[in-house]
Amino acid sequence: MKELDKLKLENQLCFPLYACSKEVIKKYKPFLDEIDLTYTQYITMMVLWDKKEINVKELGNYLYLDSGTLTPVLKKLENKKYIKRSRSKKDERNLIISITELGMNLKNKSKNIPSKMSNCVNLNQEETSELYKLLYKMLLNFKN
Amino acid sequence: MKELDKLKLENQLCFPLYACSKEVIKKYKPFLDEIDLTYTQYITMMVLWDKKEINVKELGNYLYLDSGTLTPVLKKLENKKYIKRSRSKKDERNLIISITELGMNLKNKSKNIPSKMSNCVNLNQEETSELYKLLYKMLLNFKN
DNA sequence: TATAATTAAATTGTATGCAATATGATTGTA
DNA sequence: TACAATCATATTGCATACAATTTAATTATA
Repeated sequence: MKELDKLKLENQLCFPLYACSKEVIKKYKPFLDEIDLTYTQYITMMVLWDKKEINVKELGNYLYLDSGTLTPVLKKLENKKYIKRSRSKKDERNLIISITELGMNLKNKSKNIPSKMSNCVNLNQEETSELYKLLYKMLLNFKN
Repeated sequence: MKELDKLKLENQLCFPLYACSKEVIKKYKPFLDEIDLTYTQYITMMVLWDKKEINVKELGNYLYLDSGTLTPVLKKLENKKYIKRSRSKKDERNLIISITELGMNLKNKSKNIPSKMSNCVNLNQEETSELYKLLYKMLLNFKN
């Protein structure tokens, strides 16, 4: 490839990554609207459905988000009564996020979303798992 | 996989897509800072380095962005003198974006960015092209 | 033990991104 | 030709993202 062709949009790897990510999230919207969550709120709830209780820092490690993004998201989830926010007794710097019963109930209402989403993606089992593998190889490398 | 395991963060395809996209864009930042562009401004310039002149609607088709996002980005690029914005004489609804000489000069200053970026990605040639292929398969499907 | 360094969240400021709506221009059609 | 429908862009409102800074708590160390 010529040096300056490298600056063409269609020769970038990052661009389809960026565009695909946005388009997938847009596909989620109608499903997430039904349970009145945004995408960021949804992935936050996913961690909490699994962990039940976690502090903001750890949550940010899972989600690749910092407190600047999470603080307002968590306040909104608290307003919706899906989580509680309270300072750790052991170390007052830590804010403990814990899921409420209402928050746990939301998991049941969400259980069909993943399969609805995979129906929107035109990749077969094998392609999906290959894509997954490559994305995590890249992603985990960025952690270091 | 159990029904409810499908709601675990690590079983999602969209999540590594979302996280990876953000992390890659973060990796760009130091390189883009040198030429004082944001990522969105950079991909906009990429289209213009190639097309020289384009209207907002077409530009949005390439970038998967709408006028709500592009209008402010384009105003900023105009302030930096990299582009000109002018209404089409043939159809006054269309805003024609055209690159300036200063904008074209920026291409030269950017020519090393793609290779600097590929050094940040721990995928080999084959993996990169496989990832590229899968992402575009997904992405183009969303167009319909 | 004072206090310097570090840490976790919150805050601030800037830049997207998108849905919904508004505005103005053009096109289709009764 | 009026005027309804459509189209391209701009605007508004809301929700992220993230860098940089601030604040309050904890830890390390002179």
